[in-house]
Amino acid sequence: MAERKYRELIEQLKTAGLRPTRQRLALGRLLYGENGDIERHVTAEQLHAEAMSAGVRVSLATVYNTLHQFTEAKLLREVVVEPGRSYFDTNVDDHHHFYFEQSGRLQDIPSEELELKSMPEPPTGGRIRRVDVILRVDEDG
Amino acid sequence: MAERKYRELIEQLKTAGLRPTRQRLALGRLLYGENGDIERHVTAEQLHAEAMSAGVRVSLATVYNTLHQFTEAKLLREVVVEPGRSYFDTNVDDHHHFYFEQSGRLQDIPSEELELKSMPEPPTGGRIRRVDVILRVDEDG
DNA sequence: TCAATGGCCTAGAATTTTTCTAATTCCAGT
DNA sequence: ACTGGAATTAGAAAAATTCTAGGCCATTGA
Repeated sequence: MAERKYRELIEQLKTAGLRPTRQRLALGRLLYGENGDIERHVTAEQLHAEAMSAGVRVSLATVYNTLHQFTEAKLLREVVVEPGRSYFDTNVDDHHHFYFEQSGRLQDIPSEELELKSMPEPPTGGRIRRVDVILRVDEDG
Repeated sequence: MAERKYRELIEQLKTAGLRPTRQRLALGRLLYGENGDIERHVTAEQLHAEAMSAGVRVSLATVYNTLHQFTEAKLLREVVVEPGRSYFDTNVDDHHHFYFEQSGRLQDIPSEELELKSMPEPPTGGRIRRVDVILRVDEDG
């Protein structure tokens, strides 16, 4: 990971009130590092496995905690596609997703490519915090 | 539940290749019965509790199995709102949802009230099996 | 600089949600 | 009714997620 990105991550953590601990930096590096430009959709399990093979000793629980803290801090976005399968997306800009049911793969749809004609008002008067659109794609059958 | 609806349920089960067993009929009655017109969004846990207080002896596992079979048979639709929280919706027509994060409540949005401007093609060439839109509403904060 | 303090962080344990599979039940065809 | 065999049920196991006690690490004051 570029030195600049690394410093950036530390700053983002601090801003979010999260100490830049060894574990968080290691996971952050795995998430955004090396090829930090490409969109990533990882499960907690996958990231934990990555950490293991990278020689980073963290428990799965810490991976979950960290992913949720990152999500809270708007460094990640959580996408729930199926019961018992949620992904964390390194792309936090407004966008949507294709979900390929057979392979379990997720792919971003830029917000320009999928817009809503109109947005209904919440009946109870709250405000809409987020719009999640998932296009479920059947690749074979 | 009206006698007509009951017979209808039996027919739907048979058509789906599901035997009209005591448990399935009981759960079907709980889902569609009495006030079978109003939209319902139940979790497996909730339905199990209902069955219990109605004196129907089924295990939670059977409730899960039955809900998934009903979903497979297009008698229900599953909506995943959070990791570890999925609802089964008695409304199987095209429509979308408001999700109220504080209360955990789900509410239907008729498809006329929320339409997409355009539908992007799946890059891998499969076909879009379903479009899920969830508007996440924050009621207070 | 060093020790004490207190809040934050970690990960084992527990919980919750979901699925699997052996045993049972049920139905169709005698 | 009885039997064969597939379908169904639910206890047990697995998978996913969360909780919390204990440990660690900054910060402060000496």
